[in-house]
Amino acid sequence: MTTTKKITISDVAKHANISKSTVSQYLNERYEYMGAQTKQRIHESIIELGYSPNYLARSLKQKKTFTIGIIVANILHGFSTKVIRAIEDACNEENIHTIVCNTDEDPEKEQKYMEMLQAKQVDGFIVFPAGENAKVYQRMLEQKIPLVFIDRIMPDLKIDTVLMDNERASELAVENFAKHGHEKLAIATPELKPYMTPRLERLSGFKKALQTNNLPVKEDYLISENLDSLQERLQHMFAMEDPPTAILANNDLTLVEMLEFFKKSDIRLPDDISIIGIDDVPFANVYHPGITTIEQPAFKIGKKAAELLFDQINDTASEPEVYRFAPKLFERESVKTLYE
Amino acid sequence: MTTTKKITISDVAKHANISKSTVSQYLNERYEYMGAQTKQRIHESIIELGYSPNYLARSLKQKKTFTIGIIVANILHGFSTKVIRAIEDACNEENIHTIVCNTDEDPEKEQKYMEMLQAKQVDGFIVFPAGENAKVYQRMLEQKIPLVFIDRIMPDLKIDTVLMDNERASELAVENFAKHGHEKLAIATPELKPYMTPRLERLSGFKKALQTNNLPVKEDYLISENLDSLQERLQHMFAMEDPPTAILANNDLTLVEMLEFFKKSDIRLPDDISIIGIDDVPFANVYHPGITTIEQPAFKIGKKAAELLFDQINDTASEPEVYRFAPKLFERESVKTLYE
DNA sequence: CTGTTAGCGCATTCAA
DNA sequence: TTGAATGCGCTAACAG
Repeated sequence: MTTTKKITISDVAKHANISKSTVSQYLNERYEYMGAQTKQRIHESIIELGYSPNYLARSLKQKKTFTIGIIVANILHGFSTKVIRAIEDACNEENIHTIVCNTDEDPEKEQKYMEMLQAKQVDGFIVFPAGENAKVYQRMLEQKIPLVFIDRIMPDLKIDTVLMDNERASELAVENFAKHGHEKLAIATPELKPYMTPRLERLSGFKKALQTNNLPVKEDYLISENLDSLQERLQHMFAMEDPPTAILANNDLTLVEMLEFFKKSDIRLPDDISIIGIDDVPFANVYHPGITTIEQPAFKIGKKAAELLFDQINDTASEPEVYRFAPKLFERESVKTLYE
Repeated sequence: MTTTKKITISDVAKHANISKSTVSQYLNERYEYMGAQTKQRIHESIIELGYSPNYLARSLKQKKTFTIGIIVANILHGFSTKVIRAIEDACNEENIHTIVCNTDEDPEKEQKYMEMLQAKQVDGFIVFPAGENAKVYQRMLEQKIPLVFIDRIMPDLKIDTVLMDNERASELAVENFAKHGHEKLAIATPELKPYMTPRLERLSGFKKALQTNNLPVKEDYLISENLDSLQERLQHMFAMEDPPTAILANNDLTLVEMLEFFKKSDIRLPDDISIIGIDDVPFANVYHPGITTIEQPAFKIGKKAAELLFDQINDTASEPEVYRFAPKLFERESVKTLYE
């Protein structure tokens, strides 16, 4: 066995009796002007010494780390996980690694992460922006650091952004409810904040679709509430004289909260209430009844974001744009047909 | 605005009219022998120039990157995601970043990732081993590269390993079934492979617990089958003359598959069959009936793994050991009381 | 208290 | 076709 000492490129050069630069060429597969036996000798020396290159040194020289940063609110959220997986798959093909950081929606944490990753010289960022950090993004733009946003639009920034067509998602839900004869439609979303594009758009899309379908927009049916007080709010709504017959859950967490409420309150699906959830959930199929869901094209979104970032990194990018991907409705049994 | 050129430490030094090394000391907070106004001047120069340090160069010199690698089969699996999150939280406190790679259980991919991350000089690895790469791990051991395993035990390797007490998990399930009067207990697990510690131990723990509780071990009730043919296999079992009254799902995926089968076959929970699932699932509460589950202490596992790795990195580690964490049973409504 | 010097491991001119 | 020299940006002795 070789000693514990780190083998460098000059050790290999010495061993093969040639110069460092030739070895370097070999490593970078520039075989063009290299003698066949030189090549052979280098190859042998490398395995004999158990040499493995130090990419750090290489990156320092080349100013490229083949590493990107992904900044996300919380890796535990299903949508984020899927998007990240898609990004990693795309990166894998380009031999790029990803460093992912959880901000928990904390702008300061986000900023700290971005700065540290910049210090580590990552080649670019894909971020689910926490909002409120516009100046940081702005500076990155000026420094021409490759950057792609996912899921949330920062209106004043010219940055590639990819997300689902959220308005279309609510529209799909409304259309499906309407098709089954529902007219009293409700929606429940977590607390709205200005930069939370998906929630905002899903709500506005819901209202628009109501109008398009000549359905009444009833303010009492529009719930936006923190998850921990959502059940209470639902309780009020279903205690009303004229409760809705159908409700859209704005995301997976909302859906689970709603289901818990219905279970506790003995409100039966789909007889007492029809339901559609935005976001895929693993139990949609096996629930009683199967839950009609609208899936986000998470993999497409992740893939596209990666591609856009690669374009920026390789300097082949076009003007920044917002890319929207279509949602898809999976009809199951949670919407009752009213035959009205 | 400053030009697009990269500001380095010598620019700062020049600007502040002192030497690079003093600036370097400032950056590393070695203020001890530094004049107050020197400090002040450096500080001003830094913000004036908009300097941000290049950690790559620093890492090259210090032989430490403050980055670790996490090798996992698939980030989409709930358990992995939670463990990773816990690791990242622990890393965050030490200002360490994580690069995570998905192997999809492919040993070659795993090896490639580990080699590339070594080339990037990561300070250590936390891996969910895919098995079959014993020689790679062995080499890492010899090179004294900090390494911690999660979830799977490689018996011939002296490496810190942290996982749930899997046998105890099955035991908890058996005890709960027994408490409710069940005697005909089945288990379903995905295909067994030699290095898949959790599945193996959960099965062996199940059998042991059966004996401890003086319950019969019936081979027909022990299903180990790929997910895509599991339903078929269940069909056979429930078509038997004397089917089980209770069944343990070895993990979350198995549980979902089972629930789908029961739904399709109109086998009612918990009247026709009682069920417990190992692994937390987001719908355990809201399902009808609520599913009794046994949760893996994913956060504890991740945290411990990170701590062990830090110890190795800081050279404060003790002998490699296997650490097991207790599972926890959450009783809900999916186990019927038989009063036999 | 601060500056000088010498690398870390590699890639890249430019000569030979 | 190969080798010598230079520097990426930073840290770490060691002087002064």
